Amino acid sequence: MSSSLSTRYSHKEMESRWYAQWEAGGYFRPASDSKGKKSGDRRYVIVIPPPNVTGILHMGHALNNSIQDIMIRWHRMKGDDTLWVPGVDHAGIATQNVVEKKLAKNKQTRDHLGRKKFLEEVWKWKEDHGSTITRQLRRLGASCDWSRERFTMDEGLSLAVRECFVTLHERGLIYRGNYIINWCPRCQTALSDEEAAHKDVHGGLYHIKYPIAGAGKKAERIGVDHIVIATTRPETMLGDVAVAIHPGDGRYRGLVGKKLILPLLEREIPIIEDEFVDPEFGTGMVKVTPAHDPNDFEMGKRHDLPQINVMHVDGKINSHGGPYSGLDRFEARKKVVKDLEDQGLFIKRDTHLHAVGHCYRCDTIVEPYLSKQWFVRMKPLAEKALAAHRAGKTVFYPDRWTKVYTNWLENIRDWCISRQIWWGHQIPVWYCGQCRKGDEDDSQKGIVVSRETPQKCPECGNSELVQDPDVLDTWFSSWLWPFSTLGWPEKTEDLKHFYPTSDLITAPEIIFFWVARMIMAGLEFMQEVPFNRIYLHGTVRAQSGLKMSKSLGNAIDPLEVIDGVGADALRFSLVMLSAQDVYLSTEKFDMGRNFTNKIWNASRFVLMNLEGFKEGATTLDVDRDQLPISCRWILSAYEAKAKQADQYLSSGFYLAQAASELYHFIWNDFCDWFIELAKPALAGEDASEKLMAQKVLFCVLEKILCLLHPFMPFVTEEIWQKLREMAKDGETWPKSLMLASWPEPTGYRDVETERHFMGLQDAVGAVRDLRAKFNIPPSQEVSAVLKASGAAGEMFKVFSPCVERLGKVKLEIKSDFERTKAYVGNSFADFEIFMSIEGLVDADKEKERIEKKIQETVKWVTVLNKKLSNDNFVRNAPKDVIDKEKEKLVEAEKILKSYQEHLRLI
RNA sequence: GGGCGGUUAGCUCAGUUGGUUAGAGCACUACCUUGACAUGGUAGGGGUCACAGGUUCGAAUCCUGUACCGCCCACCA
Repeated sequence: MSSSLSTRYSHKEMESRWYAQWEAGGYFRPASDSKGKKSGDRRYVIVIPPPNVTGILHMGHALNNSIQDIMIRWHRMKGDDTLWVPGVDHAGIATQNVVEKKLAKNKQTRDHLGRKKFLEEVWKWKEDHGSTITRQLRRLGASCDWSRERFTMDEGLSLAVRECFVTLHERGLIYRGNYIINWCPRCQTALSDEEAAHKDVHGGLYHIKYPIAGAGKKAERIGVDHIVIATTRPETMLGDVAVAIHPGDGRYRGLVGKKLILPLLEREIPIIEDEFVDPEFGTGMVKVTPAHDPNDFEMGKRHDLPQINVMHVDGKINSHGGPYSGLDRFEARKKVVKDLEDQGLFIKRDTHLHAVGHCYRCDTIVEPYLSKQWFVRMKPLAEKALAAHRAGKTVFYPDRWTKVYTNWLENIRDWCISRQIWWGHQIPVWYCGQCRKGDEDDSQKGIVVSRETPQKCPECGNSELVQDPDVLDTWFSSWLWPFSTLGWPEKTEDLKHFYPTSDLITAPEIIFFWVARMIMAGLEFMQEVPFNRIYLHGTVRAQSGLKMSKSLGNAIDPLEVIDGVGADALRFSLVMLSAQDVYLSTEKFDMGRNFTNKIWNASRFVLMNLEGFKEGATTLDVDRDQLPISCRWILSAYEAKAKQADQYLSSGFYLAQAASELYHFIWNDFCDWFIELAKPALAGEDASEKLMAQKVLFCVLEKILCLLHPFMPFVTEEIWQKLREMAKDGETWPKSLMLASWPEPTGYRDVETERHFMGLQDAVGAVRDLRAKFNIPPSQEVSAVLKASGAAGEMFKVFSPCVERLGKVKLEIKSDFERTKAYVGNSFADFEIFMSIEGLVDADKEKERIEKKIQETVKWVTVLNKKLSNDNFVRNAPKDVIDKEKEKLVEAEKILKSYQEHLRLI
């Protein structure tokens, strides 16, 4: 292998090569695993938010997994016992839809095949396509422990689901009953409240006359022969069993107890009173349809009204709908309205904006539908989660999500967990054909809830047992994920060592679906929260502001981006943008691409200049005082930025800020300034000067690669390996940068040098500025006078070669110099620089500004002095507050002095 | 109806505890085909930090209110 880098950065081959080597080396597995014992006090464990098995990697995944991989790689380098468990969920409804669609191409349906055959088809599909997304995660560079990969339909996880269901049932937290649930007529299954996404729809508010029964004399007495109700779903009137008014509504006094004739079906229904009715809305009269509206359902129970279900599972009207039977719900709506019109009972249709539930898988409008389903009683679970929150066990980043989370828990409703599909965990409940008279039987008799498949009915001994055909909500397996993936309900070593995990990193969209439920399950089954910190990163959106999705056609495929600019560029760009929601367009990846290229070329330069260099070491063995200012400065700047980046990562998921810190250090400090300043030494005659520059370049580059590795694993590994070959002690280095140690503080921080260097930068900038302003070609050497006295003067005597080189200028340093009209110049805090060309410098404006600032600062100093000489304050304030005030005073005086100095120079 | 977030350069956005001249990337202008890099370099133009009040010696930053945009939650038919 050559120790130099090719002129162009090509990522493709490199990415697959390194990924394969890392995985083969077993570097993704936790350290405790390979040593055969559970070790290390410091663990870092995360579980992947399981992507949908039907899914392909989209930008949301790319961002989420980039962040996770950064955290994992960072902790691994810090020496933590690190575990990242990958896996996918079976996505019951989505997967079944995909397979059904495939069957439909061959004119087949699942009913033709039968349950067993159909499930075989799904498993076959899973074998063929189910690993797409995990393959794609590998391309992103995700360093998951693939040997622990899990699938929610695995044997172990299925066992966990059964254990969970049966245990909850034993604890009285699972029940079955007839309730209004969200029903998707297209998927033909029940949905949970979270799966019915409310969207605002401009619908109609239809006003309909209901005639009062036996009009005639009664009508005369009341003065009306009909009442008017308003509804958004006229077709549901077929299931009306009453009309309700508010008890205090004076307008309808005397009507209560009267009967109405339900139009179209000519059924007699009563007028009732109920507190629920809002007299202000519509006409103040509500039709009551207990089988098709959750409020009406409750009202029906209060008044002991019948429930008339008028719809089939596919959304078509059933035989209760009389003449409308067989029509789809929306066709029925049209026909109902038309018939009412014909009978003179239709008054008007107002447009009305209201929220309508849509199936989150197929976007069909869901129907509130009465059916028999299994539910989890959530309140007791939520209370435990709230208690854990009060105990400070769940911390959200950013903090604002805490309230969203607790609000939801405080208003939690029971969770409908049964789904009328086939792909999923079949409910572990069996019904005895002997003891029960069929599904209408509401007794508990002959219902067997069991971990093991029962052979016979425990009550009558009959073997005629039929398992509940429904399966469980996919989230009913996902909510066990943090411990089911570690082996639960078995008491495994993994579970003992790795639970609870450290962080959960996910998108805010699934805070209710998944995050909250995992916490509840963790507390219920493990008696401990599943993770301590929860980081909810931004949502990836298209430039338009809409959520990126394939169906909207506004998605950017991360795989295409990886093909084009590489996984490193993709990761870095995404993370740089992730301080809030990420609005993407393809150009945004240029930043990452350009940066990768910059690193590549800077490294190429360093390596070229290190030919034959066999001195490299991870620690600098040069006495700091012997180093030239540029070296002292870059080492110090490195120290400052590394510390800052580390703090950003440690203190609460400030990944974007950490990335930005590194970006600017590398590009501006290392490349633009340090490399430029190192060039003369590298090209010069002085061997020891050259060696020093080489050592510093080598050392800083090596550390940069370490810091950057979590963000851009591939390029950094490639370059680092070259350094490893070059280093004298290279054999003692780890085999991969992945296993290298996160850099410790070097102790090279030198604030004074940094300050001096800023002066140097200002001087060079000033010369370049004057050059540009007066159109002096870069090739032309110019001369300038640098006026500085005291410490600054001494300083510039040392720096002048640097300034002269970078500014292409011949400097004359003077402690005293009067500028005449023949000179132009730039002024700084402790020096001025002049060139003998006519021009302009606007001193008046600057003077005014500084004078104002001085006034302010003088006041500030006065205030602080007053405060600190106030006995009361000094006696009573806490010590750290006083210290802080004192520090402020020092700072204020410093600032004031620098202003005054500046003013004097103007 | 409730809650949350945003409003900073032409565009996309940083700006953690109030403090020296509000930053970056892209775009723009001028110059530079300098042996790491044109996916580059140097310099420059461009901002009353949405608006109105308030607190402070000092506010993009803290408080109050307004406007507009976005998101989430919600059983008024």
